[in-house]
Amino acid sequence: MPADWIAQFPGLLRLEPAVREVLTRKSAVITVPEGTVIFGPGKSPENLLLLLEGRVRVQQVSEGGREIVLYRVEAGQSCVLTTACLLAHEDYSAEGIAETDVRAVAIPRPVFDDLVSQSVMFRNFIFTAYSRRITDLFQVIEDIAFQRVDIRLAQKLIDLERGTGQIKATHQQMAAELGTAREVVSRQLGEFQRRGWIRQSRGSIDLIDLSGLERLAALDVG
Amino acid sequence: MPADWIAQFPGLLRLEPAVREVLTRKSAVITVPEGTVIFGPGKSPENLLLLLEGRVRVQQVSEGGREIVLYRVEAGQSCVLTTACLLAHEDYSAEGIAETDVRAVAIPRPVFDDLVSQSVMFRNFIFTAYSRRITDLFQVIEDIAFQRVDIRLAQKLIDLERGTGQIKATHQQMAAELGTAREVVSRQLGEFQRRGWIRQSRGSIDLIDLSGLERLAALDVG
DNA sequence: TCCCGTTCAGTGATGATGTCACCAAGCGGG
DNA sequence: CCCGCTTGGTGACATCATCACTGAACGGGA
Repeated sequence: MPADWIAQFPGLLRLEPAVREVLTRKSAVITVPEGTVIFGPGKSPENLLLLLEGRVRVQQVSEGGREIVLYRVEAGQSCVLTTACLLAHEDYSAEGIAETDVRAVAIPRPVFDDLVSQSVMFRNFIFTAYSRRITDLFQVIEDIAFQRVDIRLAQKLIDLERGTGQIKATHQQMAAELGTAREVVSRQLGEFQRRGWIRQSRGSIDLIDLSGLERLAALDVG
Repeated sequence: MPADWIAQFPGLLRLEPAVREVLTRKSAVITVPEGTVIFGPGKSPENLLLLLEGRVRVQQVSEGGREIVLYRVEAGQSCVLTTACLLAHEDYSAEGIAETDVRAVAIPRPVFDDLVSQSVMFRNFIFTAYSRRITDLFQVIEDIAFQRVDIRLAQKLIDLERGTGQIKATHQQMAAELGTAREVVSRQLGEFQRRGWIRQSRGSIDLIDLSGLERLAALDVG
């Protein structure tokens, strides 16, 4: 009964039956513990991952040791950059980290190649996923270049709060989310706290007035 | 004798003969005049372009009307983002503009699909090109987030000077290259001029001491 | 339990960059 | 030659980055 994970990927639902059979037979469901570096400089992945549960954070690490979060791969999405990473032999400076325990379908490179070759639907699935990521990157570029940090911080807080009303992250980690400096985050969060939108404690942030943050976040463009 | 453009694309040289035949027979060499918008919001391209001559500038246009140059496609490269653009039906906010007159091989979407399906080499070619572009985007993000503008401007000047020692661009256009404001470019260029590295005139910049710019550009990271 | 080293957060000073408002110079078309 | 548009220059100020330093919070031995 391992086959039914396909239902979690709308783009694969209409897969040709023969292809579908190959996909389910030649791939494996794996689990990866939280914190694992899935790919990174000098660590090419051997598989394309389709996430069933959990979350992968993809971030850029610069030579100066600074980090910036590029995007996250959520359950139901695929980690397509690994495919480009598989084929191009330049080293990526980006790395993917399991942000939670992850359960995923692992498609070995030869099988991936086979599927791309044989199935129009699978090709669509892959190229659509690419498109999605590239759009994400465009958005990151636009935000960093043109958006005020207070607005971006408010947006990020809303984005990272997953129903819990709380975010477990240090100021340093929030700075990496935005590609800015820790001090900037500290000061902005201080301001948010003065306005009664959040409450801070070491290593976590409680959101107590989401609507205030949302008003700021909505200012968006200039 | 139209077939020999393949020699300009190292990644296609070892193409399987049958595939090579399909590629040359079903694609067309087209020319596009300078200034043409090749793809953009609301304008999906019908073809994948492989550039034989000329240059395409790909830039992001934000809602606030601001622009930022993402990368350039040069002769011998392919404009792969158009493939993602072809398949994914979200509108891109990026646009591609012919920066010079362009001569290119146009591969219609069905032929592209066919080639991806049939040829390992062609798949490699495409995914490698993707990888290259994504790496470019990572670099743009890192530069915008962490690099000083004077250094980036010096690098860009060196990059855009193509043997002529001169760059035809307004300060506004240079600002778009870096994702910064015109005033910042004006002031930095003023400083470069005071140092004797460049001479400015309306709409163009003469580089008269490349080594000075290179020293600054080499400071790179922090 | 108490040290004690480490991580995390707060803050002032200062430099770099972005924004706004405005002016002047250059260029081209009537 | 005049006029309007584009381009570039500049001061004032806001925002953001960096540096240097402080103290608080936490956790792991002794």
